[in-house]
Amino acid sequence: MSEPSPASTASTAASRATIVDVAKAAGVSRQTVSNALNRPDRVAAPTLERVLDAVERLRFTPMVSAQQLRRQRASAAGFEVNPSHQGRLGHILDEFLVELTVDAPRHGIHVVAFAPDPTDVVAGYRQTLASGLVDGFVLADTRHGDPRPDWLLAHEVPFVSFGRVWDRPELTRWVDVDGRAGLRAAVAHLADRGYVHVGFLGWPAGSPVGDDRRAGWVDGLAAAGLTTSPDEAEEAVQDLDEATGAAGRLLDRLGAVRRPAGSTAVVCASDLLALGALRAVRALGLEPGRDVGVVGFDDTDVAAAMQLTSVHQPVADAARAAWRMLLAPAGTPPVAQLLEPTLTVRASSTPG
Amino acid sequence: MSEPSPASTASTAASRATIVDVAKAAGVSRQTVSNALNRPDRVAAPTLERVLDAVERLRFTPMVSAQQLRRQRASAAGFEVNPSHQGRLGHILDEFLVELTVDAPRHGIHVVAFAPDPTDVVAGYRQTLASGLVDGFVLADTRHGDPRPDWLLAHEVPFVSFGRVWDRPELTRWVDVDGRAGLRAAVAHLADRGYVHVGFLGWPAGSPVGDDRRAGWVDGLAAAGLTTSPDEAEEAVQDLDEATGAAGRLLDRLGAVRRPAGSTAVVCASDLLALGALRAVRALGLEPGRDVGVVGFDDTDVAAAMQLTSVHQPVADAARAAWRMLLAPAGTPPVAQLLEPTLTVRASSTPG
DNA sequence: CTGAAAGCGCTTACAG
DNA sequence: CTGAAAGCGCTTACAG
Repeated sequence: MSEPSPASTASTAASRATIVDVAKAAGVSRQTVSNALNRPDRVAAPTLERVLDAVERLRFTPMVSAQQLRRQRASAAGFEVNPSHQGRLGHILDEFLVELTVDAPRHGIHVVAFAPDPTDVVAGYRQTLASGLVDGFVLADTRHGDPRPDWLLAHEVPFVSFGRVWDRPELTRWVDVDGRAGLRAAVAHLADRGYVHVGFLGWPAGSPVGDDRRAGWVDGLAAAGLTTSPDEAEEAVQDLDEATGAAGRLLDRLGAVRRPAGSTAVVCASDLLALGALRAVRALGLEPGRDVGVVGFDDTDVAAAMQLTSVHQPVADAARAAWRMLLAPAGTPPVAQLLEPTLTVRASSTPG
Repeated sequence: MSEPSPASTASTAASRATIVDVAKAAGVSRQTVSNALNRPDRVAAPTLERVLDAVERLRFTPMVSAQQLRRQRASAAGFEVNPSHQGRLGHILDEFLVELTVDAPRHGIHVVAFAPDPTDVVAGYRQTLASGLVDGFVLADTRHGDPRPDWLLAHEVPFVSFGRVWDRPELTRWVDVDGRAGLRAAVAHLADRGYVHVGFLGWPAGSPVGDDRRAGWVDGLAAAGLTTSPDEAEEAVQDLDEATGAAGRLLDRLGAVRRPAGSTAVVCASDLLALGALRAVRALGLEPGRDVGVVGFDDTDVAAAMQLTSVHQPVADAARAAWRMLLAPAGTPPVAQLLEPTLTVRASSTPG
């Protein structure tokens, strides 16, 4: 990072082979080396072998900046990381970035992380793009009324979103996890385990993600033939005390204390809500799982630590799908993909 | 990412100003533009103003790849992200990457994320460096016997580590959080709150981080003048059930059930261990905080969710220190910095 | 199938 | 204080 010392310059210079060095070593011109690497079909087999041999011997690695300059392409995607780790999404997105990074080399691209400008939502995107550091973006955490998709669309910047672009689902490429299917599976699992009264603890109506998950619960009740009324739901914001209170009311309405052990359960829109449910269960002198089933969403560290059964997002699959969509040939119409979550089963849904 | 469509190429080309465009607009040569931007002191004031004005008007942003190529410097640091999020460090490192990214623009640099090659620990470093994508690295999670510091040292690659380089502390630049001071503060806080019997729940001896934290507990006992014996400790690996068992034994030895409420406490080397302690406390029919104080380490989501007092690492400070060290002029001798953690106080250390 | 030429967008000594 | 020249390391039409 700092100016290299003379000694280190020398050693670096000595160890770095350029395409010209390879050309000399192989006895060809430098564009034949380039062809051998980028269009091997245009090079005669014996020549190819000689070149590749020299590449190997000299440990030649093309300088990315030179390629970028010449190709007028960064072969990189930007990913905005957000310092405010509030609630639900934080760690999922960290994990998503990791999986994106893991899968990038397969496509000959790399990931540039950048932070948002607090005063201008699109500034980081504009800047990163204008400097030629990236030629596209992977978006995440798209909110309702998010200005980023519109800006990117207007400037014809390639991007893909992890999480539905609720405002413009048909104009953009996105991959999302099917929360509705996740809740459906959670209810099916609970019914399978013998719980018959399955309530729902969600967020206040109006958030697309939350409403979607609630719909999954309703689906699940119907599919499992449970008699629970689709009104047996309570709401709380993403706060432990609120969640605990709401869960208490829900358990009351479900009649958890007077029903047989292992017949009542609560599915939740998040692990934090589920944590509130666990507390409310214990506050009634009951044991999660044995007496009352509880299922969360996101399979966070908290879920693992608390032995909480939770809906798990296939983050690595989402990352792979994101690359595929972003790298699709130009002119490909926008596509969307909904991924099926899985259920990580733990003690909180084990009756008896 | 994909080949831009003709339309988008046109619009992009139209919107991207180069240094030559700026030069024309300002009526100077292109190297005067460059000087105005990079060495403003060498440019006459009126010229400077004219140039800067044109830069503004044309929204000129230098193309990073051209600068990199010409300067033979990437002005970027690599950061290895790890898909295996096992245990303690995972989220702290995610957060660290974010803070690194937030602070990077201030130094005119950017962060390139890369994933490890499962078969070769240094391959990712070698590759990222050889391609000229970065000219240095920020290391994290350095293990005992870690080959990376040696490799980087041998190749004279600038790097800084978040977390002590235990094998070569004197040869490298690192910033770390003083876990020993954190535990000391935790004990002081508990003593201040009136807890007088303060045991320790840690990892099996031999891990440098764990031993360091234990030493902090011993320090704290002495400093607070507590009569707890420095033998009142138990060990468990990073596993909830084990931790719960060990915590139970520790509470037993401390005589938690027969002592007055609010006189016994347990400080732990991690939040997971502390979670085990919370469970063990409840298993005895006692209430964390009111009856038995519990303090964890790392201030994870789990701590927040469980109302667990926990030692908090100043991650943003660590990131800033890392940049400062990495960007120090060449020839600067290796430096190290130990950051003071803080305590996030919650209900688990509130007696009465 | 191979190579001579041009050029991507910058910066850096170096003359003037 | 400013500008003409050279060049960083590649790739891409284009001749031969």
